[in-house]
Amino acid sequence: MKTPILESATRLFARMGYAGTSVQAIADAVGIKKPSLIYWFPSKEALREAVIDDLLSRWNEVLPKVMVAAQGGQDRFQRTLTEVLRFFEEDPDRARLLMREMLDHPDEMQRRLELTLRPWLALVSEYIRLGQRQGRVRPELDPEGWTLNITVLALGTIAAGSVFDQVVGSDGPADFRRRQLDELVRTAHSSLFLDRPASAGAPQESR
Amino acid sequence: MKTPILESATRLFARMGYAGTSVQAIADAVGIKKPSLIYWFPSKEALREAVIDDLLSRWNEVLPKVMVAAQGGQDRFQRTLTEVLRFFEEDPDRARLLMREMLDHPDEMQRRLELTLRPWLALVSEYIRLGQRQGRVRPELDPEGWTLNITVLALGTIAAGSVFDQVVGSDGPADFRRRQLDELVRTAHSSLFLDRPASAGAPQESR
DNA sequence: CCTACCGATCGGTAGG
DNA sequence: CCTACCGATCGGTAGG
Repeated sequence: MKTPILESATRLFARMGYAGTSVQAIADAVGIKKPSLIYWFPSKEALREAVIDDLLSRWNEVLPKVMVAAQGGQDRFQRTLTEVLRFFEEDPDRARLLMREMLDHPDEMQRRLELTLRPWLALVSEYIRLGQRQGRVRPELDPEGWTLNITVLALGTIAAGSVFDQVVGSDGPADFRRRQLDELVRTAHSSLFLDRPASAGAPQESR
Repeated sequence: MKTPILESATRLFARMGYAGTSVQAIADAVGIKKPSLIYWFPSKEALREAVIDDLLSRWNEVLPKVMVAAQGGQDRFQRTLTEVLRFFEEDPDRARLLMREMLDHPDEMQRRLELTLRPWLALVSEYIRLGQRQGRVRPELDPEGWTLNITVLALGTIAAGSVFDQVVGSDGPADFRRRQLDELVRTAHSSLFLDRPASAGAPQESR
């Protein structure tokens, strides 16, 4: 979030939604008057576009990191997933905002995600297909389907926040989100790789 | 959706959001005047509550079906997941509405989901633990975490609709959502069960 | 970046 | 279920 206006707008749009946030509310959060805000951003709609431009450009900053993570062979999976999770955990408002934009403007988001996600998805899928040729990744897996599913799962889990914290019984009243995210990593791992031939006692990789 | 009012309100709240839907817009969709709508539902807020009451009560109608599906041993997994997917696919607005409510009113939804989901989650988790004792389900899997993750994934994928359709490259311009949902089932299956000992050639179960 | 202001729409009421 | 109406708030402009 570069400017204070963009910062407040992002936070409010993510938490209250675009229609649920008035220009007045953003101005109040920033500490200026409404017409002053309209001076910097000519309309509420322009502010919305700036907010999601900012969000998607930050996703694009993550891409290079993932590319770098493409060096080592085996932990490429771990590093990529970690990067995606970090992106949303670093600021859960990103997940909320993306989810809201997909709901509010599906057609626009379809266009924007095509540009933003396609190169990344193609790269990750290529690695997965390589793993399939090497016999390490499950052959029946759909690389694009799997990758987007894990991404949607990360997005949804983090956007949902603590809504599920009380759904589990008496055993774990504490931070259930951590459990969900740990299980996400385990699910991603075990649904991606073929189990090892049976040499060791099927231990799990370190996280 | 019993009444026409509830039907239109559900549709509009799901697609435009609560704040993005005016009472006037709902009245127009129904074909009555605004004060007439306020006669049946004393406030917009009352209408929202009725809409999500209706949605969650329909989820509760699914519960018995899942209980019944608890007869056969092996395909219990398949039937339960199919039921959850059917619930959202039958009317994608359910997924959108739930997602929006989790974003708009996280505290209220936390309370409501505790009541609605807890018995269902406890039952499914119990079956999973049984499978773990029988050595069919992966021992390191977190039953509650896994179940909620798969549910969130179904919710998110269906709420997202066709936003990802253009993200895949040239190969499949057609219905990518189907691929995503098929891969969801495969991911759920392979992350839940231990792979078979190695007798057959690791075929996949029929769907 | 501000004060002053505008037409349109908001959720909701009065009264029948 | 309607007509008529209300105060409050909406996004945005004029003019400095």
